[in-house]
Amino acid sequence: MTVRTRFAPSPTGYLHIGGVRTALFNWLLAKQSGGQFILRIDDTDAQRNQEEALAPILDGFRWLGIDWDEGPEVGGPHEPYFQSQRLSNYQDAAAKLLDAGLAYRDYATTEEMTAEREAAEKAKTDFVYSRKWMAETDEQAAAFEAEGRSFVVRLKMHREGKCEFNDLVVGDVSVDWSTEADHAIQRADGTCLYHLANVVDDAEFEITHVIRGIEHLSNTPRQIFIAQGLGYTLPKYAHLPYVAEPGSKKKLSKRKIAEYLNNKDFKRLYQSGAAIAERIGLETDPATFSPVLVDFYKQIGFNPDAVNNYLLLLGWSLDDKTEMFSREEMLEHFSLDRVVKSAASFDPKKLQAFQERYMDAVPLKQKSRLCKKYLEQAKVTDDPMECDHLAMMKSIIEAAGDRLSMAGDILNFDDFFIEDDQLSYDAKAWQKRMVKPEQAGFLVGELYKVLSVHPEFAATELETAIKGFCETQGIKIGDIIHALRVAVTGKAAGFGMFDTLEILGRDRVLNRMALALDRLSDEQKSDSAV
RNA sequence: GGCCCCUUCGUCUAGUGGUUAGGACACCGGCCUUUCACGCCGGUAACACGGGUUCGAGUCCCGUAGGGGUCACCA
Repeated sequence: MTVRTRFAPSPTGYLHIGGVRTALFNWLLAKQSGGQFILRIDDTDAQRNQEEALAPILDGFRWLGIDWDEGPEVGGPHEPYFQSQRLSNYQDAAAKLLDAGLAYRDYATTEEMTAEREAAEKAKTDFVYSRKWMAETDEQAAAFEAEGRSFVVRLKMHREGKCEFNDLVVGDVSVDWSTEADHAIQRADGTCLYHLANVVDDAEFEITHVIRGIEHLSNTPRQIFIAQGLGYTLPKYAHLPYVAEPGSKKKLSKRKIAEYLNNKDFKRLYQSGAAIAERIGLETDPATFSPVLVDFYKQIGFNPDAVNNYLLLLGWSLDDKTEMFSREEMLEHFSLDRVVKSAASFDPKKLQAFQERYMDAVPLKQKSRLCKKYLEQAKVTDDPMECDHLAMMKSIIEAAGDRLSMAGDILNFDDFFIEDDQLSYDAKAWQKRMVKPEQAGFLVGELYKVLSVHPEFAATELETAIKGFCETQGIKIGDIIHALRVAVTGKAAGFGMFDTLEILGRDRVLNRMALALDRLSDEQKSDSAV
């Protein structure tokens, strides 16, 4: 039997990290055995959906390498894959259930229904609909219609016995049919609701395994009821625990970003991402740009495999030590029976740790390609980047090593690209390294003389030269290097000083040293004037 | 509230009756070092609680507590 799984997003505009994990598990189960993964668009609730809201979701999946065998854009033998275009299928199914006496026309108004529900709640009992406005014959229907009522179609659920099924993650599940309400499957306007559409599509698409969030576990009995009523063979079910908020066990929700921002680690991730996004001109409103949404990672230069690997381990494990999984290894080892039963909190730090490991393994060429885009979009360089900038960027990437944990981090090294006289100095660093040490100005001045006549402007030679300089001055290397770094980069920290000098080149180094010295003496003059 | 589910270091997890309860991220300390990182070495840290069953319980049973999910003419 070919395994066929599906993921069914509503076009809401954003791809949620928890949803991606569900999709990934579906994808893995299908692909590991040569099956198919299908993307179906749940847009039956026409009002709340817009067409353009689908694009970001599809882009997100493509970025992650979660490809679909059937669905939007690729089509397939069961077209269409949009629920909004499959209405007649659902209506046929509703009619069939009506004919079979497994559903009925219900003429209750919303108010009447709510009143019954509230009465049950007050009495602290299960809500069981009285079926007072149920019409099973045309005569009954006509009578209600004479009163000006309209109907919805409801499931005529069993009121005794149990619904029993096996869930591949949760285990055996048993639910009293009596606790299942008579759910509506068709609206007064003839359009159909989720449960019906879902079951009909799963059957028509020949889905063999329904893998979804555990919030759907309680929906399963009524869906089984529909499927059985329609004579379908039941798929296997697997309900995944949800992905929880950072630092809590509540379900992760994209609407509660403000709250998550109180979490230190979440906030830090958001801020580092937002800093990059701002520079490349993206909207950084946490409502649409946050670590809960995959687009966030895509925009700031995460490695999609790092995201997949992290998500794989959020609620699943192979053994007591394996953490790194290539695409092939995921496919080889994934199994539903090793899915954990409890909710797993989203941990921004661990995700970042995965990103660092993955980035470390990315070859220089590919890193260059990724970083280039950020410098261009932030207008740090021309777009497209000139050749000499490109060469410099490559040197920077090499020298930066793992200080580049995501591609967007290249913007931290923008000081190499800007004009010497445009360099800004970190106020604290300037104070601590240039102003405060009495010798700093003098030493930078002396070093200027040495460097201006130094023959070979390459890292190793510079190291020898500067160490020699320290000896003749009778100082430790730290006495000059910190001041030099601030003078030349404006920053307190960065990668190796000698690499920095080599990349900048003699002219720019000397120029920046001179500029810094001017600035220093200007400050001192105005100080003494006061 | 009804129904259902879950509970091992701060976090993700390993563990299927006998383990010094293992790993990873984070954290702390040290080494390395021109800064910041990396790396290396070391460390702190967990079986929610109470009863059983058993020679023996993180592992099985019952209860309690806590956490969570779900109860639409949403999906």
